[in-house]
Amino acid sequence: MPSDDANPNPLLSERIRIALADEIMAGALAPGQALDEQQIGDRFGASRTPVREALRQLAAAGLVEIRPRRGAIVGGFTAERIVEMFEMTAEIEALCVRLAAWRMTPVERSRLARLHDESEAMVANNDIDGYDRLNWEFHRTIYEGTHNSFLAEQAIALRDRMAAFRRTQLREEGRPVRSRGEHEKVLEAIMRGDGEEAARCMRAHMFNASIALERFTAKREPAPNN
Amino acid sequence: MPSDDANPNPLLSERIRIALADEIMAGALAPGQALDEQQIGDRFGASRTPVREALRQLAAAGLVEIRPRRGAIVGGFTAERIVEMFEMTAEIEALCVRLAAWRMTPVERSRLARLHDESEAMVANNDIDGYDRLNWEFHRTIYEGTHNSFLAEQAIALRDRMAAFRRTQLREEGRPVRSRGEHEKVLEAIMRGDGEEAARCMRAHMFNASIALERFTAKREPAPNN
DNA sequence: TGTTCCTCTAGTGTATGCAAGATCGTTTCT
DNA sequence: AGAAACGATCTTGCATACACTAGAGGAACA
Repeated sequence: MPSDDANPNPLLSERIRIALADEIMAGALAPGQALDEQQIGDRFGASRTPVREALRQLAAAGLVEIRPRRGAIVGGFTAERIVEMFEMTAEIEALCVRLAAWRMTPVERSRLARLHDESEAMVANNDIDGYDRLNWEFHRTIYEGTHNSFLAEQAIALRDRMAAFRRTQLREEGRPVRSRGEHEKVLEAIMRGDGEEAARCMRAHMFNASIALERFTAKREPAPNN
Repeated sequence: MPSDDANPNPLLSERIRIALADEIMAGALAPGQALDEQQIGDRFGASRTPVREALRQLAAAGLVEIRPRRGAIVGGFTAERIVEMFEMTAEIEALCVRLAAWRMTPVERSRLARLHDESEAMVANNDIDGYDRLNWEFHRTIYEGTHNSFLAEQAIALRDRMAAFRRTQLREEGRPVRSRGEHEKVLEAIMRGDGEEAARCMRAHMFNASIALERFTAKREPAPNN
């Protein structure tokens, strides 16, 4: 069947999964709304089979809820839940950095410092995407610094789920500068091997990011209807 | 919902998922081994469709790895990885209890104390399964005490993944008594609202459970051959 | 009029069939 | 003989067909 688009990923279920995830994140699908397999399949020109696979994946990621024999509904992505996700993310990040401050090798510490240095130019040029990329690398290096690959995987998965909010948050005026300043404090604590202090700084960092997101979205979208 | 055997769930895919999960946990399937859909389907008297669903679920839970168009293989469940999982579980439990100590309502605190009281009889009668059930309730009450439902869900999911190891751990001679003693210390710290101390006690509790598991499995299975 | 039971339908769970891609052995060329 | 190309075969990805259950809605009854 000749496709009408040039998607490099040949897996239909994957494409559906991504598309549905985007729509849910963007709020195009209201929480609690029923997701009919046939209907979604028609919308993507696919049969129910790949749709089902996509829905299972999304259920595992927490974006939809599946009740056996009763179909799937959009998961509750309310403002309250987003706050909860931010809190958990902050605590996981704090946990990672606490362990990392104790366990990172000199090579890893050096890499972290280098990443932080490189980010200075991005902030100066107001290159949001570039800083976002380095930001990601910074946190990822910390995850790996825990020397607990299971924990690192979980942290990465969690961060992926929050990716949409994270980038938004950086668009607030002056946020990248302050974000980098917070990174600096985290970095210093890591260099001193002070895990508890690093954790405190990281918690503050995530909290500030959360606040920035709230302010930014409140400005752009004054009344989120229910 | 924890997978108790008394569940007459008529969903074939679910039964297959549970069975495969058990086999992987028990080490009956070696890490890296290929999982042929047809073959598994034959083994359960099912077609490939429910097998596929089960494999997707397991992939989401991290038990198997799926390479597109190249099939599924058993995920790396090495001894090192189990240690990592225990560490993360311990930290998550510590995080939950820290928040719970600050946020639990009097009603919730009372319920927790009651659960702890009830467990005394189980320990006295050496009722492992009964204590395991109350143990689960105890921890679950703490999760909910965080008043962060997202965090609670993640903690429950993690605990489910470790369920097999957790019950094993309690079979060590005298472990239930000591486990209950550790709970008592956690409970006291919660009652005082001392989150940091509660977290420390919980970390120690989980660490001891991990050690108990290691000793128990080392005794029963001196040489895990492959 | 309110309740209970039944039927009917919409929609999920499973089986089967078909096509595309991956693996591996064979063949052919240098 | 070694390496690259080719093709047979096996497995996955997707489509379609059938089975079975949960709810909705109406009919029968108190």
